[in-house]
Amino acid sequence: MLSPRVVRPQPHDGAASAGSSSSRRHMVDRVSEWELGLPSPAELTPVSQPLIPPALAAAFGIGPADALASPADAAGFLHDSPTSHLAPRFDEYDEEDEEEGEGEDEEAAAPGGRRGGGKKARMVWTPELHHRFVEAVEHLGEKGAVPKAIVRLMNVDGLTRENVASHLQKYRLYLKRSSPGAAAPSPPPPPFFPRFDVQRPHQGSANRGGYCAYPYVSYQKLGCD
DNA sequence: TCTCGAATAT
DNA sequence: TATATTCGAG
Repeated sequence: MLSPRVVRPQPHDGAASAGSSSSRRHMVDRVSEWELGLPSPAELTPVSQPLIPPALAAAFGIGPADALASPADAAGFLHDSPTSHLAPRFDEYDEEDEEEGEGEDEEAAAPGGRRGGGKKARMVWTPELHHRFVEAVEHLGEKGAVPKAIVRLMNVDGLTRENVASHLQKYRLYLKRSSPGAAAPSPPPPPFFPRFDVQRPHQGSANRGGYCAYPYVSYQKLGCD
């Protein structure tokens, strides 16, 4: 599933299939460029795995604090691997849920993100993951960007069609609000991730093939500007 | 039967 | 507000 296979766009009548041969070549170049950023199977982090970043764990005194040798290392957790930024995270179980007495709190999230027989663990769309999502949407085009295709193109372990469908719904609403054709002049919509700046990678960047996506306070310090 | 997308729930 | 779930339609 997670082999770095070449995912070609589906032949559909959308924008992606239209255009001249040069634009098609351009698109292929873009796809190739995009594919370079895809994780290898070994690099993917299953969503079933606890994903508290070392820096966060250290900050809250969880786990081995000596995992971080320096502030730079602390920041480095975000791009330790090209795909560490891609793994969906799940919020901690709500206390409210525990009150139901199903004894699920000791169960790890199942590979699909579903806790034993209960509700799905809540997935967190990190800016990096969202960025990957947006790229998939843009790549697939307006008509091709359906949950199933997006999931396949994103190629993120554990990410479900339902996850993507839900996120896509929100994303479309966001686009709708921010479209220039929107009725009546209105203040610009807030960024999709108000608390984060997400930057595309650039040549020579320290982060290997991934995206610089940090809480906006810190990313500039990390040379990702 | 599967998938989509909007509506609704949490 | 973000994400999950439901539900009707294609």
